[in-house]
Amino acid sequence: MSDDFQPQSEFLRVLIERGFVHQCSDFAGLDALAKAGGLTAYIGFDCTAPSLHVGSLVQIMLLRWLQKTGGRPIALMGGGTTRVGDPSGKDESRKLISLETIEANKQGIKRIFSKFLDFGEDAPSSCACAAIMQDNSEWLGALNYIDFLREIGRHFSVNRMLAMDSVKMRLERDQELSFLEFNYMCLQAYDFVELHKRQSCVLQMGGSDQWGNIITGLDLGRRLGTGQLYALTSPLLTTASGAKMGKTAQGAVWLDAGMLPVFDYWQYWRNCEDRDVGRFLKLFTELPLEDIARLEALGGAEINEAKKVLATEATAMVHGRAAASSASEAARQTFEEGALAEDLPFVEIPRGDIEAGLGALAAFVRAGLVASTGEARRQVKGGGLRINDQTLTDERAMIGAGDLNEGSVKLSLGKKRHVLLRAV
RNA sequence: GGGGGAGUGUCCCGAGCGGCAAAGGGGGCGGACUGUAAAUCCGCUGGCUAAGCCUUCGUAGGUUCGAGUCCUACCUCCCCCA
Repeated sequence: MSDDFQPQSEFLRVLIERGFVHQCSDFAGLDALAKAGGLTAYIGFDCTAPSLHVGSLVQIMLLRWLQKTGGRPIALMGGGTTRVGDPSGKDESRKLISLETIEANKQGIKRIFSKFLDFGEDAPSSCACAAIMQDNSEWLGALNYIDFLREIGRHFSVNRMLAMDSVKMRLERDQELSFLEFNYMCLQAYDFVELHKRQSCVLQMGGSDQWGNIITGLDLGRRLGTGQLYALTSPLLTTASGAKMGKTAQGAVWLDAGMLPVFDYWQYWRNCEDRDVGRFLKLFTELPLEDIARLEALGGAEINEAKKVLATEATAMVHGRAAASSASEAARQTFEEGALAEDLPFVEIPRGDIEAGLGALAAFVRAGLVASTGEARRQVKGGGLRINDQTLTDERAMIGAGDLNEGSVKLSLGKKRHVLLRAV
């Protein structure tokens, strides 16, 4: 996508080297701006969930690199646009989300950003490129319909909108596209112009599925006289075997420790496919490229060392170095020594319940490892459950005080999923 | 507005003579093999106080000993005509 373009700016150089770039409206122009310094760019995040997950990590890292290379990142909360719903890349409309939910989600998402970007709250002096958080409900919420149509709407060509991939896909497949959703790109385009006006923002970044929406913003800007605006998109990430990033059977890989234990987050990266290690190290850690090249070159079982580095570095980014180290250590004890690690995910259970004798099947349900006792029974048949590393063979087995090991019982499902039942 | 078709195991797709907890895929989970990888092979993939019981086939009724299967109404979606 970047062909043989040789960036002069650190910003574009880093992005291209690390594999963040899919498309850009004008490499040379953007490069010059970035080189001059003080480049302001934004990425919008919809408030559709109470936290962000790994799927948004590329975008978050884009903003982080922007800041590290001297630019000013804006994280735009889609408090307003989430009320509409982006049809891009989706084959059916999303349900409307209530205002309260959007607001709650927004708060959760803000917390994530504070870990990746410096908003200049601690050191007001460093404010030249302090990150900014904006919420488009601020301006979208106040829009008057007719004014909007007259001032903004007249610049949009329905002919062109119909030709956009996101719209075309729905039309071709005969899938409903409501007028509400059809407006999404107009609002997003307007956001760009508004951020240019308010913050002198000249670049919008996003996933490759956002290209159409972003370009629409560029066009609108030209018509409204913002001066040249720029678009840059990142590749849509999938794992080497084609699965979407950030989704596992247990659910999304959340960036919030309350929604996904740090240990599990670490494990997510540890378990990536061999072929993905190098790519992920470049995107999701800040290790120097030379180090990554070395790790990537490891062959056979040695690649596991690279995966551990990936897991620890990626985890440290979100949850902090200390938490990453203890997750790493817990994994080492669990997988390499078969020992009981204190830092495994745990579920608290009244001591009395254990002393009174707890059905083994029920215990696995309480630990959240299986959904029902029926599933637990099936797992027993398949030899998938273990208590303190002893395979469970009797459905009627009980867990008692004697199974407590430093106050905990270790329950395992398969080789990888472990939960401590902690007596309290 | 008129005519035709479709909604199945709450992950998805998809069979289904009136006896059905319901074929088959995909996905997922577990096991074996490995390196906590990929590929491959095997098993499982409604709930429960479990050889029994309970709840599932768009919704609500009806026929029947018995309904996913037949009848009626309604809802939703798609196609053709206007």
